[in-house]
Amino acid sequence: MSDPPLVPPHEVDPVRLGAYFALIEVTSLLRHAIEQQLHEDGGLTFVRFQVLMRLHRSPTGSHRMTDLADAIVVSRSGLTYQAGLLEKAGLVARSPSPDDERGVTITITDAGRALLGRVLPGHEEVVGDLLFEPLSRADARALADLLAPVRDHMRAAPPRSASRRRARPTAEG
Amino acid sequence: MSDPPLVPPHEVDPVRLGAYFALIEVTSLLRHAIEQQLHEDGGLTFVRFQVLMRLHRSPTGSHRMTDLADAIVVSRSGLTYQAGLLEKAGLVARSPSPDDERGVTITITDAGRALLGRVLPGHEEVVGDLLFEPLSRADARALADLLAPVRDHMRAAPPRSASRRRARPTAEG
DNA sequence: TAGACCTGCTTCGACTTCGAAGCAACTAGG
DNA sequence: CCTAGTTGCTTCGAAGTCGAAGCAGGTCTA
Repeated sequence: MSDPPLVPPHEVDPVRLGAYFALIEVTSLLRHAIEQQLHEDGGLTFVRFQVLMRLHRSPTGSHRMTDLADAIVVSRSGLTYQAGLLEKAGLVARSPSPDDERGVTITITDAGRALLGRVLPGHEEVVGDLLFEPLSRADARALADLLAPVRDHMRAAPPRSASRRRARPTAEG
Repeated sequence: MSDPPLVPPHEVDPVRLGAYFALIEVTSLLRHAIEQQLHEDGGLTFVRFQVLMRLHRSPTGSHRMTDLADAIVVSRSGLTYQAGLLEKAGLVARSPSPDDERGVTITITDAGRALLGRVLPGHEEVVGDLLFEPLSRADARALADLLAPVRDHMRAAPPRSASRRRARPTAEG
Protein backbone atom coordinates (compact mmCIF):
# COMPACT_ATOMS: atom_id res chain seq x y z
CA MET A 1 0.00 0.00 0.00
CA SER A 2 0.90 3.65 -0.31
CA ASP A 3 2.78 3.22 -3.55
CA PRO A 4 4.29 6.42 -4.80
CA PRO A 5 2.01 7.99 -7.35
CA LEU A 6 2.91 6.93 -10.89
CA VAL A 7 2.50 10.44 -12.15
CA PRO A 8 3.42 12.89 -9.42
CA PRO A 9 0.56 15.32 -9.06
CA HIS A 10 1.49 18.84 -9.94
CA GLU A 11 -0.61 21.76 -10.88
CA VAL A 12 -0.36 22.66 -14.54
CA ASP A 13 -1.77 25.99 -15.54
CA PRO A 14 -4.99 25.03 -17.33
CA VAL A 15 -4.82 28.10 -19.53
CA ARG A 16 -1.38 27.20 -20.79
CA LEU A 17 -2.45 23.61 -21.21
CA GLY A 18 -5.40 24.69 -23.30
CA ALA A 19 -3.29 26.94 -25.48
CA TYR A 20 -0.66 24.27 -25.96
CA PHE A 21 -3.13 21.51 -26.77
CA ALA A 22 -5.13 23.70 -29.12
CA LEU A 23 -1.96 24.76 -30.90
CA ILE A 24 -0.86 21.19 -31.50
CA GLU A 25 -4.32 20.05 -32.51
CA VAL A 26 -5.00 22.95 -34.85
CA THR A 27 -1.73 22.61 -36.70
CA SER A 28 -2.03 18.84 -36.92
CA LEU A 29 -5.43 19.13 -38.53
CA LEU A 30 -4.37 22.01 -40.73
CA ARG A 31 -1.25 20.26 -41.95
CA HIS A 32 -3.22 17.17 -42.69
CA ALA A 33 -5.71 19.05 -44.84
CA ILE A 34 -2.93 20.95 -46.58
CA GLU A 35 -0.97 17.79 -47.39
CA GLN A 36 -4.05 16.38 -48.99
CA GLN A 37 -4.81 19.43 -51.10
CA LEU A 38 -1.21 19.76 -52.25
CA HIS A 39 -1.08 16.11 -53.18
CA GLU A 40 -4.30 16.27 -55.14
CA ASP A 41 -3.61 19.53 -56.94
CA GLY A 42 0.08 19.15 -57.66
CA GLY A 43 1.54 15.90 -56.35
CA LEU A 44 3.43 17.85 -53.71
CA THR A 45 4.13 17.15 -50.07
CA PHE A 46 4.10 19.98 -47.58
CA VAL A 47 7.88 19.93 -47.35
CA ARG A 48 8.32 20.17 -51.11
CA PHE A 49 5.74 22.95 -51.22
CA GLN A 50 7.59 24.85 -48.54
CA VAL A 51 10.83 24.49 -50.47
CA LEU A 52 9.24 25.91 -53.60
CA MET A 53 7.55 28.70 -51.67
CA ARG A 54 10.74 29.80 -49.95
CA LEU A 55 12.63 29.83 -53.21
CA HIS A 56 9.81 31.59 -55.02
CA ARG A 57 9.66 34.31 -52.41
CA SER A 58 13.40 34.82 -52.42
CA PRO A 59 14.53 37.79 -54.56
CA THR A 60 17.08 35.56 -56.29
CA GLY A 61 14.85 32.50 -56.49
CA SER A 62 17.51 30.50 -54.72
CA HIS A 63 18.98 29.56 -51.34
CA ARG A 64 21.83 27.66 -49.81
CA MET A 65 20.77 24.17 -48.79
CA THR A 66 21.56 24.58 -45.11
CA ASP A 67 19.79 27.90 -44.81
CA LEU A 68 16.75 26.43 -46.49
CA ALA A 69 16.76 23.39 -44.21
CA ASP A 70 16.83 25.64 -41.15
CA ALA A 71 14.12 27.87 -42.56
CA ILE A 72 11.61 25.11 -43.13
CA VAL A 73 12.73 23.11 -40.08
CA VAL A 74 13.83 19.90 -41.71
CA SER A 75 17.03 17.90 -41.41
CA ARG A 76 19.78 18.44 -43.98
CA SER A 77 19.57 14.87 -45.16
CA GLY A 78 15.83 15.24 -45.49
CA LEU A 79 16.25 18.32 -47.63
CA THR A 80 18.84 16.57 -49.78
CA TYR A 81 16.30 13.84 -50.44
CA GLN A 82 13.49 16.25 -51.32
CA ALA A 83 15.77 18.44 -53.42
CA GLY A 84 16.69 15.34 -55.39
CA LEU A 85 13.06 14.62 -56.10
CA LEU A 86 12.29 18.22 -57.02
CA GLU A 87 15.31 18.34 -59.30
CA LYS A 88 14.33 15.11 -61.01
CA ALA A 89 10.92 16.65 -61.62
CA GLY A 90 12.53 19.75 -63.09
CA LEU A 91 11.06 22.05 -60.45
CA VAL A 92 14.40 23.21 -59.03
CA ALA A 93 18.03 23.23 -60.13
CA ARG A 94 21.08 22.66 -57.98
CA SER A 95 24.43 24.23 -58.61
CA PRO A 96 27.62 24.75 -56.64
CA SER A 97 27.66 28.00 -54.72
CA PRO A 98 29.90 30.58 -56.39
CA ASP A 99 31.69 31.69 -53.22
CA ASP A 100 32.05 28.36 -51.44
CA GLU A 101 32.83 25.29 -53.47
CA ARG A 102 31.21 22.88 -50.99
CA GLY A 103 27.99 24.84 -50.78
CA VAL A 104 25.03 24.00 -52.98
CA THR A 105 22.61 26.61 -54.25
CA ILE A 106 19.12 25.44 -55.03
CA THR A 107 17.06 27.52 -57.46
CA ILE A 108 13.43 27.35 -58.49
CA THR A 109 12.77 26.85 -62.20
CA ASP A 110 9.99 28.24 -64.35
CA ALA A 111 8.31 24.86 -64.11
CA GLY A 112 8.52 25.15 -60.34
CA ARG A 113 6.89 28.56 -60.36
CA ALA A 114 4.25 27.31 -62.76
CA LEU A 115 3.42 24.43 -60.45
CA LEU A 116 3.13 26.84 -57.54
CA GLY A 117 0.73 28.87 -59.63
CA ARG A 118 -1.43 25.82 -60.10
CA VAL A 119 -1.35 24.81 -56.46
CA LEU A 120 -1.58 28.11 -54.62
CA PRO A 121 -5.26 28.90 -55.19
CA GLY A 122 -6.36 25.63 -53.64
CA HIS A 123 -3.87 26.11 -50.87
CA GLU A 124 -5.20 29.51 -49.98
CA GLU A 125 -8.70 28.13 -50.10
CA VAL A 126 -7.92 25.38 -47.62
CA VAL A 127 -6.09 27.68 -45.25
CA GLY A 128 -8.81 30.28 -45.53
CA ASP A 129 -11.60 27.81 -44.94
CA LEU A 130 -10.02 25.93 -42.09
CA LEU A 131 -7.84 28.38 -40.24
CA PHE A 132 -9.29 31.81 -40.87
CA GLU A 133 -12.97 31.11 -41.28
CA PRO A 134 -13.63 31.39 -37.52
CA LEU A 135 -11.28 34.36 -37.12
CA SER A 136 -12.05 38.02 -37.66
CA ARG A 137 -9.49 40.33 -39.17
CA ALA A 138 -8.61 41.53 -35.70
CA ASP A 139 -8.31 37.93 -34.53
CA ALA A 140 -5.89 37.13 -37.32
CA ARG A 141 -3.82 40.13 -36.42
CA ALA A 142 -3.87 39.17 -32.76
CA LEU A 143 -2.76 35.65 -33.61
CA ALA A 144 0.09 36.94 -35.72
CA ASP A 145 1.13 39.34 -33.00
CA LEU A 146 1.12 36.61 -30.39
CA LEU A 147 3.08 34.13 -32.44
CA ALA A 148 5.70 36.44 -33.92
CA PRO A 149 7.60 36.94 -30.65
CA VAL A 150 7.32 33.24 -29.90
CA ARG A 151 8.86 32.42 -33.25
CA ASP A 152 11.64 34.93 -32.71
CA HIS A 153 12.28 33.54 -29.26
CA MET A 154 12.45 29.99 -30.57
CA ARG A 155 14.77 31.00 -33.37
CA ALA A 156 17.04 32.76 -30.93
CA ALA A 157 17.03 29.90 -28.44
CA PRO A 158 19.91 27.40 -28.49
CA PRO A 159 18.90 25.42 -31.57
CA ARG A 160 19.38 21.96 -30.08
CA SER A 161 20.21 20.22 -26.86
CA ALA A 162 22.22 23.05 -25.40
CA SER A 163 21.57 24.08 -21.82
CA ARG A 164 18.21 22.73 -20.77
CA ARG A 165 18.39 20.12 -18.06
CA ARG A 166 20.65 22.55 -16.16
CA ALA A 167 18.02 25.20 -15.74
CA ARG A 168 19.47 26.06 -12.33
CA PRO A 169 20.71 29.65 -12.43
CA THR A 170 24.43 28.89 -12.49
CA ALA A 171 27.09 31.49 -12.82
CA GLU A 172 28.23 30.43 -16.24
CA GLY A 173 28.54 33.23 -18.76
CA MET B 1 7.37 37.69 -75.19
CA SER B 2 4.57 38.58 -72.86
CA ASP B 3 4.41 35.10 -71.41
CA PRO B 4 1.65 34.64 -68.90
CA PRO B 5 2.99 35.07 -65.40
CA LEU B 6 4.04 31.77 -63.89
CA VAL B 7 2.42 32.64 -60.63
CA PRO B 8 -0.64 34.80 -61.23
CA PRO B 9 -0.30 37.87 -59.08
CA HIS B 10 -2.98 38.11 -56.44
CA GLU B 11 -3.09 40.03 -53.27
CA VAL B 12 -2.80 37.89 -50.17
CA ASP B 13 -3.70 39.51 -46.90
CA PRO B 14 -0.29 40.06 -45.28
CA VAL B 15 -1.77 39.78 -41.81
CA ARG B 16 -3.20 36.35 -42.55
CA LEU B 17 0.00 35.33 -44.22
CA GLY B 18 1.99 36.34 -41.18
CA ALA B 19 -0.30 34.46 -38.83
CA TYR B 20 -0.25 31.37 -41.00
CA PHE B 21 3.52 31.33 -41.45
CA ALA B 22 4.18 32.00 -37.80
CA LEU B 23 1.80 29.23 -36.82
CA ILE B 24 3.55 26.69 -39.03
CA GLU B 25 6.99 27.82 -38.01
CA VAL B 26 6.28 27.93 -34.30
CA THR B 27 4.77 24.46 -34.19
CA SER B 28 7.50 23.00 -36.37
CA LEU B 29 10.17 24.30 -34.04
CA LEU B 30 8.22 23.36 -30.94
CA ARG B 31 7.54 19.84 -32.14
CA HIS B 32 11.15 19.39 -33.03
CA ALA B 33 12.29 20.38 -29.58
CA ILE B 34 9.64 18.22 -27.94
CA GLU B 35 10.57 15.15 -29.97
CA GLN B 36 14.12 15.56 -28.85
CA GLN B 37 13.31 15.92 -25.17
CA LEU B 38 10.91 12.97 -25.21
CA HIS B 39 13.45 10.81 -26.96
CA GLU B 40 16.21 11.70 -24.51
CA ASP B 41 14.14 11.42 -21.36
CA GLY B 42 12.02 8.40 -22.19
CA GLY B 43 12.70 6.98 -25.64
CA LEU B 44 9.34 8.25 -26.80
CA THR B 45 8.23 9.84 -30.02
CA PHE B 46 5.66 12.61 -29.95
CA VAL B 47 2.98 10.28 -31.27
CA ARG B 48 3.63 7.68 -28.60
CA PHE B 49 3.67 10.40 -25.97
CA GLN B 50 0.33 11.69 -27.19
CA VAL B 51 -1.12 8.20 -27.01
CA LEU B 52 0.00 7.79 -23.42
CA MET B 53 -1.23 11.26 -22.48
CA ARG B 54 -4.67 10.73 -23.95
CA LEU B 55 -5.02 7.42 -22.17
CA HIS B 56 -3.67 8.81 -18.93
CA ARG B 57 -6.11 11.68 -18.98
CA SER B 58 -9.04 9.43 -19.77
CA PRO B 59 -11.12 8.51 -16.69
CA THR B 60 -10.94 4.84 -17.65
CA GLY B 61 -7.33 4.94 -18.82
CA SER B 62 -8.42 3.54 -22.15
CA HIS B 63 -9.84 4.41 -25.58
CA ARG B 64 -11.05 2.76 -28.73
CA MET B 65 -8.34 2.68 -31.38
CA THR B 66 -10.26 4.69 -33.94
CA ASP B 67 -11.27 7.38 -31.48
CA LEU B 68 -7.70 7.69 -30.34
CA ALA B 69 -6.41 7.91 -33.90
CA ASP B 70 -8.82 10.74 -34.64
CA ALA B 71 -7.97 12.52 -31.41
CA ILE B 72 -4.25 12.66 -32.03
CA VAL B 73 -4.65 13.09 -35.80
CA VAL B 74 -2.83 10.03 -37.03
CA SER B 75 -3.87 7.33 -39.48
CA ARG B 76 -5.37 4.11 -38.16
CA SER B 77 -2.54 2.06 -39.56
CA GLY B 78 -0.08 4.44 -37.95
CA LEU B 79 -1.75 4.01 -34.59
CA THR B 80 -1.77 0.23 -34.98
CA TYR B 81 1.97 0.37 -35.50
CA GLN B 82 2.62 2.59 -32.51
CA ALA B 83 0.24 0.65 -30.29
CA GLY B 84 2.18 -2.48 -31.18
CA LEU B 85 5.41 -0.86 -30.04
CA LEU B 86 3.88 0.50 -26.86
CA GLU B 87 2.38 -2.89 -26.07
CA LYS B 88 5.66 -4.66 -26.66
CA ALA B 89 7.23 -2.20 -24.23
CA GLY B 90 4.52 -2.94 -21.66
CA LEU B 91 3.28 0.64 -21.61
CA VAL B 92 -0.22 -0.15 -22.87
CA ALA B 93 -2.45 -3.20 -23.15
CA ARG B 94 -4.84 -4.04 -25.96
CA SER B 95 -8.03 -6.00 -25.48
CA PRO B 96 -11.18 -6.60 -27.51
CA SER B 97 -13.87 -4.06 -26.78
CA PRO B 98 -16.62 -5.53 -24.62
CA ASP B 99 -19.54 -4.18 -26.65
CA ASP B 100 -18.17 -4.63 -30.17
CA GLU B 101 -16.15 -7.72 -30.96
CA ARG B 102 -14.17 -6.05 -33.74
CA GLY B 103 -13.22 -3.01 -31.68
CA VAL B 104 -9.96 -2.86 -29.78
CA THR B 105 -9.60 -1.06 -26.49
CA ILE B 106 -6.17 0.24 -25.65
CA THR B 107 -5.36 0.87 -21.99
CA ILE B 108 -2.40 2.49 -20.30
CA THR B 109 -0.52 0.34 -17.80
CA ASP B 110 1.17 1.32 -14.57
CA ALA B 111 4.46 1.22 -16.41
CA GLY B 112 3.00 3.62 -18.95
CA ARG B 113 1.94 6.05 -16.25
CA ALA B 114 5.31 5.71 -14.58
CA LEU B 115 7.07 6.57 -17.82
CA LEU B 116 4.84 9.60 -18.23
CA GLY B 117 5.82 10.65 -14.73
CA ARG B 118 9.46 10.51 -15.73
CA VAL B 119 8.97 12.40 -18.97
CA LEU B 120 6.46 15.07 -18.07
CA PRO B 121 8.69 17.41 -16.06
CA GLY B 122 11.11 17.81 -18.94
CA HIS B 123 8.23 18.16 -21.33
CA GLU B 124 6.70 20.97 -19.36
CA GLU B 125 10.07 22.60 -19.11
CA VAL B 126 10.56 22.59 -22.87
CA VAL B 127 7.07 23.84 -23.60
CA GLY B 128 7.37 26.47 -20.92
CA ASP B 129 10.76 27.67 -22.09
CA LEU B 130 10.02 27.73 -25.78
CA LEU B 131 6.33 28.49 -26.16
CA PHE B 132 5.31 30.41 -23.08
CA GLU B 133 8.46 32.24 -22.14
CA PRO B 134 7.63 35.21 -24.40
CA LEU B 135 3.94 35.13 -23.47
CA SER B 136 2.26 36.76 -20.51
CA ARG B 137 -0.58 35.05 -18.71
CA ALA B 138 -3.01 37.19 -20.67
CA ASP B 139 -1.23 36.31 -23.89
CA ALA B 140 -1.56 32.61 -23.17
CA ARG B 141 -5.23 33.05 -22.49
CA ALA B 142 -5.67 35.07 -25.67
CA LEU B 143 -3.90 32.38 -27.66
CA ALA B 144 -6.09 29.67 -26.20
CA ASP B 145 -9.21 31.73 -26.87
CA LEU B 146 -8.19 32.31 -30.47
CA LEU B 147 -7.35 28.71 -31.21
CA ALA B 148 -10.24 26.99 -29.46
CA PRO B 149 -12.85 28.06 -32.01
CA VAL B 150 -10.47 27.24 -34.83
CA ARG B 151 -10.03 23.75 -33.47
CA ASP B 152 -13.77 23.31 -33.06
CA HIS B 153 -14.33 24.56 -36.57
CA MET B 154 -11.75 22.16 -38.00
CA ARG B 155 -13.20 19.27 -36.09
CA ALA B 156 -16.65 20.08 -37.34
CA ALA B 157 -15.55 20.55 -40.94
CA PRO B 158 -15.94 17.65 -43.38
CA PRO B 159 -13.01 15.52 -42.23
CA ARG B 160 -11.56 14.79 -45.66
CA SER B 161 -11.94 15.61 -49.30
CA ALA B 162 -15.59 16.51 -49.13
CA SER B 163 -16.82 19.63 -50.89
CA ARG B 164 -13.90 21.94 -51.45
CA ARG B 165 -12.94 22.45 -55.07
CA ARG B 166 -16.59 23.33 -55.73
CA ALA B 167 -16.61 26.45 -53.61
CA ARG B 168 -18.88 28.14 -56.12
CA PRO B 169 -22.28 28.65 -54.52
CA THR B 170 -24.13 26.00 -56.51
CA ALA B 171 -27.67 24.92 -55.88
CA GLU B 172 -26.76 21.42 -54.80
CA GLY B 173 -28.21 20.30 -51.48
C1' DT C 1 -31.99 -16.31 -42.21
C1' DA C 2 -29.81 -14.63 -46.16
C1' DG C 3 -27.55 -11.33 -48.80
C1' DA C 4 -25.41 -6.94 -49.34
C1' DC C 5 -23.28 -3.40 -47.20
C1' DC C 6 -20.69 -1.11 -43.57
C1' DT C 7 -17.06 -0.73 -39.80
C1' DG C 8 -12.83 -1.50 -37.01
C1' DC C 9 -8.51 -3.03 -37.09
C1' DT C 10 -4.35 -5.00 -39.14
C1' DT C 11 -1.09 -6.11 -42.89
C1' DC C 12 1.46 -4.63 -46.74
C1' DG C 13 4.27 -1.84 -49.83
C1' DA C 14 5.81 2.73 -50.91
C1' DC C 15 7.55 6.92 -49.33
C1' DT C 16 9.53 10.19 -46.01
C1' DT C 17 12.28 11.34 -42.24
C1' DC C 18 16.11 11.36 -39.26
C1' DG C 19 20.92 10.94 -37.32
C1' DA C 20 25.40 8.95 -37.97
C1' DA C 21 29.04 8.37 -40.93
C1' DG C 22 31.59 9.71 -44.96
C1' DC C 23 33.66 13.01 -48.13
C1' DA C 24 35.15 17.32 -50.11
C1' DA C 25 36.47 21.92 -49.31
C1' DC C 26 37.39 25.77 -46.30
C1' DT C 27 40.19 27.80 -42.20
C1' DA C 28 43.79 28.36 -38.57
C1' DG C 29 48.28 27.90 -36.67
C1' DG C 30 52.78 26.82 -37.29
C1' DC D 1 52.84 24.19 -47.30
C1' DC D 2 51.00 20.85 -43.58
C1' DT D 3 48.16 19.32 -40.31
C1' DA D 4 44.09 19.56 -37.55
C1' DG D 5 39.75 21.01 -37.02
C1' DT D 6 35.42 22.77 -39.00
C1' DT D 7 31.69 23.15 -42.29
C1' DG D 8 28.32 21.77 -46.16
C1' DC D 9 26.31 18.30 -48.36
C1' DT D 10 25.27 13.46 -49.43
C1' DT D 11 24.80 8.46 -48.51
C1' DC D 12 23.11 4.90 -45.70
C1' DG D 13 20.32 2.20 -42.53
C1' DA D 14 16.62 2.36 -39.23
C1' DA D 15 12.25 3.95 -38.07
C1' DG D 16 7.78 6.11 -38.73
C1' DT D 17 3.87 7.33 -41.75
C1' DC D 18 0.30 6.75 -44.98
C1' DG D 19 -3.37 4.68 -48.07
C1' DA D 20 -5.01 0.51 -50.15
C1' DA D 21 -6.31 -4.00 -49.50
C1' DG D 22 -7.76 -7.75 -46.56
C1' DC D 23 -10.56 -9.77 -42.97
C1' DA D 24 -13.60 -10.49 -39.23
C1' DG D 25 -17.57 -8.76 -37.04
C1' DG D 26 -21.80 -5.77 -37.15
C1' DT D 27 -26.20 -3.94 -39.39
C1' DC D 28 -29.98 -3.50 -42.47
C1' DT D 29 -33.71 -5.16 -45.30
C1' DA D 30 -36.65 -8.29 -46.91
